Amino acid sequence: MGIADGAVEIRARGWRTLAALHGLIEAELERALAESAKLSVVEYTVLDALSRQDGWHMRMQQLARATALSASATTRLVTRLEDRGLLTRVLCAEDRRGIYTELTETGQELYRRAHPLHDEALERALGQAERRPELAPVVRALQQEIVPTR
Amino acid sequence: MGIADGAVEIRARGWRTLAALHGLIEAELERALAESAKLSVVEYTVLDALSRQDGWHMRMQQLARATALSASATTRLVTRLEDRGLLTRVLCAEDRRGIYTELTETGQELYRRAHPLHDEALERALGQAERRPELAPVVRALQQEIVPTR
DNA sequence: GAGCAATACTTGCACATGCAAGTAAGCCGC
DNA sequence: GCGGCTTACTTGCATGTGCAAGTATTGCTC
Repeated sequence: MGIADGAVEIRARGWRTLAALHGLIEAELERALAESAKLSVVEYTVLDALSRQDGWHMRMQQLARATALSASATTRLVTRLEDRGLLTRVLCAEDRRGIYTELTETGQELYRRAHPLHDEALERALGQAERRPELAPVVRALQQEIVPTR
Repeated sequence: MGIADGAVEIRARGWRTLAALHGLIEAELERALAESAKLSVVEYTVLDALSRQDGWHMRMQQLARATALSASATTRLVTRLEDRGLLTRVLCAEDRRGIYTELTETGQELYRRAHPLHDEALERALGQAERRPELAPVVRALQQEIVPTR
């Protein structure tokens, strides 16, 4: 087994590998972020996306894409973070249907605190994954990945 | 950007890529399986795992690992599938705490029907992903992946 | 073989999510 | 500038999930 399988089998196995790796990393991040900052992975993703955004604001829809969440889940996610004082909703002047979200000072501070812990957890998770023979090749591919320079 | 970033940035970007790819594939499979077989991705994963198992039975805990779900979610997942007549619970004789699950005839039939549709959807999703430059390298790595032969 | 910790599943409860329907604002043709 | 279609967000509702506590069974120690 492992040689003569058709492309279909290879793809299916690849997908199972991907799902396993994703699950492993997410679980580790979830644990680390919950403990250190009372954040879930999606919540961290929001802070991260906002902080990597020029001017630190982003529309709901962009946020929905960045988190791979539905529009309704995004609404409630933003509401949760707003209630905790980590970000604010700002109406956009140009298109009054749209709503920008911006990190507050508190949000930026929490992000700065959570960021290194997130990265450590990610490194740990990838380390664990590399020790599993089925996962190792994908982990290496991920780390080598070069972003197209233009 | 893309060259001089530290290992930390590379890992973080790799993780975002992985998450995006995972989300894309899962969404496509979810759509296809719901339409064709009224199955969610996890539900399909159960049928798939059971059908690839010798003797077609598996303990709850193995199932929990295969689906990356908690024990309680697994209980309810199995209950749902049992209620639909796709599998049955069988007490194990050796260890009476354990419970085996087995595909019923109906379950096997549904799996045979869903299997090719799942694989087509997966191929479609990977095709889409390959057309996105950020995702393409990982997709290729997945498909090339060779399982250790021993 | 009695007691007790560990393991395998189940159940109560709180909560995050998606879908579909609702509201509000832009856009377009006439 | 008035209908009508589209887009951006929000809300009601049903459902799947995790955590913690509960039950049953095993295995270990004395």
